[in-house]
Amino acid sequence: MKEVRVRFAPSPTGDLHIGGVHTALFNWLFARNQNGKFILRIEDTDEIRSSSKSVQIILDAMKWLKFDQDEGPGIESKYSPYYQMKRKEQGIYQKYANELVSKGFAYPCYCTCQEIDKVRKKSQANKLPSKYDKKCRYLTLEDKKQEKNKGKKAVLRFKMPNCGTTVFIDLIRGRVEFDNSLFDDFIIMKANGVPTYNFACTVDDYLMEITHVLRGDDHISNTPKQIHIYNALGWQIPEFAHMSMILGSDGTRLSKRHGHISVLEYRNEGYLQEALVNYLALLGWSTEDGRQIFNIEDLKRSFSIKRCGASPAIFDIEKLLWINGEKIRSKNSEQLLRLFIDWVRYTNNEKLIEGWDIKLLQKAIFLEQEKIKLLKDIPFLVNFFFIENIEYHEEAVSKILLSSKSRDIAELVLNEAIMRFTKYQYDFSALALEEYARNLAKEKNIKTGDVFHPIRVAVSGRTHGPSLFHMMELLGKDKIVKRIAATIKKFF
RNA sequence: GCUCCCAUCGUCUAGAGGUUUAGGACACAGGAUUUUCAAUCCUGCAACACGAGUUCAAAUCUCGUUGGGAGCGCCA
Repeated sequence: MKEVRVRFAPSPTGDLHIGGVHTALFNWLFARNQNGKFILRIEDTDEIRSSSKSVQIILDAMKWLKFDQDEGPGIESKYSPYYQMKRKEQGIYQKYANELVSKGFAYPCYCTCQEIDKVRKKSQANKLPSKYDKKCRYLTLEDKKQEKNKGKKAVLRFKMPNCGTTVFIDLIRGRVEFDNSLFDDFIIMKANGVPTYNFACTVDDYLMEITHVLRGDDHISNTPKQIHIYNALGWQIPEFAHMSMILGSDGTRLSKRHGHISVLEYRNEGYLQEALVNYLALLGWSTEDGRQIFNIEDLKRSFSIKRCGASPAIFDIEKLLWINGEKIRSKNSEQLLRLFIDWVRYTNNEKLIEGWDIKLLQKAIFLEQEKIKLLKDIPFLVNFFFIENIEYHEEAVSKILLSSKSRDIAELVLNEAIMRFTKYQYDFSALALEEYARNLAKEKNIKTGDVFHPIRVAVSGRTHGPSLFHMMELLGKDKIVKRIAATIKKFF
């Protein structure tokens, strides 16, 4: 059995977003599942739009997502380099372009963009497929010389067959068939000597011995073109698998308003790498048992192309959020603290937690754990543990402390509480505190809730938060007494 | 305009001719639990796009229609 070799081949022309990550993920999972190689190749042949900044984004994203590469930028191997422009400098594409010309599979074309535009528009107007008229295909040697003498630079076009069909077996979709007469003689080398996508991609996939081309279904119609290049050069054709694409919530192409933002934005928001990966794995892939939550090792073990679906999926941020919460809840308190600190550093939010005691922070996060959906929720959820003068939420004051119904009871409870807390040496454990509160309720013949709620507001300023007594235990006697006293002073 | 791809609850999906009153998950609604918010558990809501055909039998196979997506660049 030949070793599986797959690649993720993004073009560095902007942010890497969900669709790209989805493609990368499936390739990576397939490689890991098959004990094969995962290769990263940068397709930077668009000189105008490519940027080193975008390359860095891709590299950073791959690192965050933990898609480890067996080969790629920065790794030397018999297949390197992994940037197409570097490969171009080595004359790799020119060599095969020359071969195609000499074998009669490609020819120079001197037509201008304007001429071709006209031809295309005309055929579209005549309800024909929009394509180039292949004028230069039939140029004589003499014609070519003349054009050259005019100083015109030629592009190289590939001769597609005029008749017959091109068929390939897609691992996800089965048999896909195209009528050859529909195809253009597409350009393989631009006038500036840079290869175009279909050509560079094919040459590199061959040279890098890619066994499976796993990509988005927007590439289906490129496949026959590439197949003809493989055939012309006498190369073995790899397996093709076209995955379904991810659409926005209204079923149209994913755009910014659908959350189609740089994958690193998800990191900023406080999504966990494993949550994003888990969620994306569920788009266009499933297991028989309908399992939803996977860790990375599970995914590597169970992934298969056979269980990939062909229909497009709509990106659902609600489900991602749920998975993120699931992942967060599955952490122990050290792991969660670590994750949060990493997020703080990554987002340059150190100021948010300045002066906070790290041990107390860990415990506070633990108390709020089940409420956390995003790492960025944490500061708000726990900040009242650290702030000297707590902020009273308006609703808490009006409903719990000062409403005509609750006012007297709240005042009584708080006065009682501070009196006893100050006077007696209470054990400030959650258990003892709860016992105290329940006794007070019984003694004064008031509902437990009427005791608990004012205390909660007095010590946290909020109507909701963690388990009251665990929260108080963590706060400690001094803070509790201080805060209750301050509350009485302020409102009664 | 031409070509290709796709079509099961609002969303992600299971489903390979009879095991299906179409299963699971998110979301939503209700309930239980609880000092609050969550979390958890239980219940409910909710789908085979349409029309022909093949067959004893179709969500499943075929064709057509409709809808959606993609491609048709000296972009990748």
